[in-house]
Amino acid sequence: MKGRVASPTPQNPLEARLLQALRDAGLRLTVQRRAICRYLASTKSHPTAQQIYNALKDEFPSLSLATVYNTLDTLVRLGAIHALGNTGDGAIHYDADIEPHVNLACLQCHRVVDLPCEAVAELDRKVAAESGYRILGARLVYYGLCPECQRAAQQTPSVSVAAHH
Amino acid sequence: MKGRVASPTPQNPLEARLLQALRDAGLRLTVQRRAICRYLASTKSHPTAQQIYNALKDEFPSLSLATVYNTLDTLVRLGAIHALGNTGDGAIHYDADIEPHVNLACLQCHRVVDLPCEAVAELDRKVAAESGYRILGARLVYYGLCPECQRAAQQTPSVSVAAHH
DNA sequence: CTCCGAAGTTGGAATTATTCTAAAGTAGAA
DNA sequence: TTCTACTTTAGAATAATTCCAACTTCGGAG
Repeated sequence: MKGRVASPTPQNPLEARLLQALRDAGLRLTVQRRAICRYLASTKSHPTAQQIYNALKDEFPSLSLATVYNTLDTLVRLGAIHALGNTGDGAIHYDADIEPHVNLACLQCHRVVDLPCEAVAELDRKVAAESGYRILGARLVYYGLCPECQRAAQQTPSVSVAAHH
Repeated sequence: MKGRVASPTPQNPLEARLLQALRDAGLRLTVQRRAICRYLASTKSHPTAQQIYNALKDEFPSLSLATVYNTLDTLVRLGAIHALGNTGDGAIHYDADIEPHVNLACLQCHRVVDLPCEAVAELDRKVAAESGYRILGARLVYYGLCPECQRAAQQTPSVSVAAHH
């Protein structure tokens, strides 16, 4: 009766989807893969491999960065997560939310945020209609300067836009 | 009368736009920058810094890869070109075509085509308006099955969508 | 026309994200 | 339990990008 300890079964539907994708592909559900999926499903911060590693290494001291890279690569190949590409900080960010939506990446502070936008749905329809493709996913990333970084840039006018930094 | 040798003035309107962007920012139009702008305007291949360097080093033996990176960085910051982010080969690709368009990637045959679409322009506007970001680049990729591969898939229903490539 | 300071270029070193590799560990079927 | 293929791991290797300090070039002031 008290055996009901921290249930190993996933609550988060996003996490469940990732684990199912691995199962469907006939891959093993190791502790490491479970932990990485759980972390991916738990955050909206679009983490890099290094950030995932940092977040999990206390709980799993033996975890290797290579395993994080391997697992992320596997999930991307399965189409279960998206790689958002370089946001200016030289590292690839990952997003477990594969529903069509816009990602905004700031080239200055390197933060990535989601932008709900109903124009996306319309773009989806038009792309499908005009191309004849069967659309299975999308990755819509905009790069730019967030409002805060724009203000910061204006305060150092001599630096101009073409800074060497 | 015969002094009218190979005119140094740009013919390509795309090239002219890039050079004008540099002028407007009060930056110098050096030979290197002209050459890089000319090359960017001449191709639809979404080149990387290395590819640009390779294409120009015969004509300008003293050209440095660092200069290519500097110039690309400058043009991106000016909003004159777009950085397409990582496309899976670990290098950043650049696109002098900043007209709104999406890339369509087929998960089966791996071809990538451009699709001009006025719905993109609207998305651009809404994203800029709703986010307050200064947009400097975008990578809009749709994944799916091209019409040909859809037909082929119907004949071999077992082929999975999640390709290992 | 000449000189000066700022802007730009250069090559090589430094940095760092990602991939590779070989050895050791583990899940799960028989 | 045993076997085998799949995984993980640590560290070395790779390669794109940035940094740096010296040198060159441009354009304006005198």
